[in-house]
Amino acid sequence: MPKKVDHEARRREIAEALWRIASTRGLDGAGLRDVAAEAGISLGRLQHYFRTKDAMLTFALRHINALADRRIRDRIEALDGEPTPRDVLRTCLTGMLPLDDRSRTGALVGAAYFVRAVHDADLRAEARNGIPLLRDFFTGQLRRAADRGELPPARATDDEAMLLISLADGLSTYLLLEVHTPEQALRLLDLHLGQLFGDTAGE
Amino acid sequence: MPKKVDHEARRREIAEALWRIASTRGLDGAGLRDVAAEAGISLGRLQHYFRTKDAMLTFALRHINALADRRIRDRIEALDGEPTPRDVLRTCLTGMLPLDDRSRTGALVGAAYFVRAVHDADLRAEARNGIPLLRDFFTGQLRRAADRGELPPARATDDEAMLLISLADGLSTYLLLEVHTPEQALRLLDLHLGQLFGDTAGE
DNA sequence: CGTTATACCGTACGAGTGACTTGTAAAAAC
DNA sequence: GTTTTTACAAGTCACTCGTACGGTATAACG
Repeated sequence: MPKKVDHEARRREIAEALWRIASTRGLDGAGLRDVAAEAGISLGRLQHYFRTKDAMLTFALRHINALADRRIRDRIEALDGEPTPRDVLRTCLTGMLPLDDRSRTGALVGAAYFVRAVHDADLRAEARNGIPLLRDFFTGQLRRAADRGELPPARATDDEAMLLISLADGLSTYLLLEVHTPEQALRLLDLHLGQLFGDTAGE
Repeated sequence: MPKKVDHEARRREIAEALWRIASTRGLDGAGLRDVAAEAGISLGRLQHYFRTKDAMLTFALRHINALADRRIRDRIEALDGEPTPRDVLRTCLTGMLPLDDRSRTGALVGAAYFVRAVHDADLRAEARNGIPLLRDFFTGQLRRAADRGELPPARATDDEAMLLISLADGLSTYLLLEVHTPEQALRLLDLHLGQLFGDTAGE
């Protein structure tokens, strides 16, 4: 038989081609032939690695989520010294926003999946899985801030954490629609963080 | 010729059939034949009222936006006596959320158009048009609240208004994905409003 | 060696797509 | 009463879609 091939790597290449198309033409504008052409391979070859279109979509979604997760973790670990909880939260939130081309592509693909998830229970369950974990992480950071006296203890709640996440999502939407510029989005985010942490005028 | 027909009314009927499909199967799952069947008419008749699919989509979007606008205005006018600016804002914001079946359908259709708008400059411009007007209305209410001493004057800004709108959008997203229950979404909204208006514990 | 599993390619199928054309009946306009 | 315009129905067009299948070259394996 021919050389053994790294299936996972091939699948990743195909997934990246899918993202490139989905971020410009939308998920429904991404036919198997388009993806194959974008990846520079034949339709037959694509089908060899993904027996069905749904398998390709599922793989691509999971993969892009994993990449975003990794990207944000890296940014947090790149913070110098001992970052304050507020620094960690801000890094995480800004990492969730489509501020550069890479994360914009991710957000566009995410938006395409979002609409699909609204009508697909399986996809919706998958999209919903990560949220509680993220919320718990946020809540933990809020509690750490409260312990350090940087936040009123009454503010270290799950609700405040979900508020942050919901806000980030809304900001992402308007960034994609170009209602906000990146600068505006960051200003709004910092405005809310300032209110949460009880900044006074001279901060 | 046959009886003169109210074209606008026919178009509205077709648009409503489109919504019913789009809210369950998504916009891309709504072929002309599906919409015609849902509306109980022939494909030829549908095409008599909408020469192209795009014309139908555009009409349906504008119509649903107009309905949502009217719905929110009605709710505000239904407030008893002299509503406070905070009441007006809360009514407006809750009116933007998909909390019941009617508004959920609207939000689902809106979400379908959102993904399309991300890749379509014309649609994006149309979606973007309403935002500044809404923001100005919000800012006006904030200023009115500040004049009445119900809000720190420094908070009566365009940014605070956009923050409210962005949050409502994020809450809508998670309502559609069933990450939030309606109760949770309202609680989060009130939490933010409370922070904005400087509530203390005993409110 | 030969066998066989693997990695592809090319093509074709059946279903569905939006757009368009033709046909027909009815009522308004003259 | 004839003409003309409107309101539809039905069929057709070229095209795209996901999927399936037959064929072939290759190299690992017994």
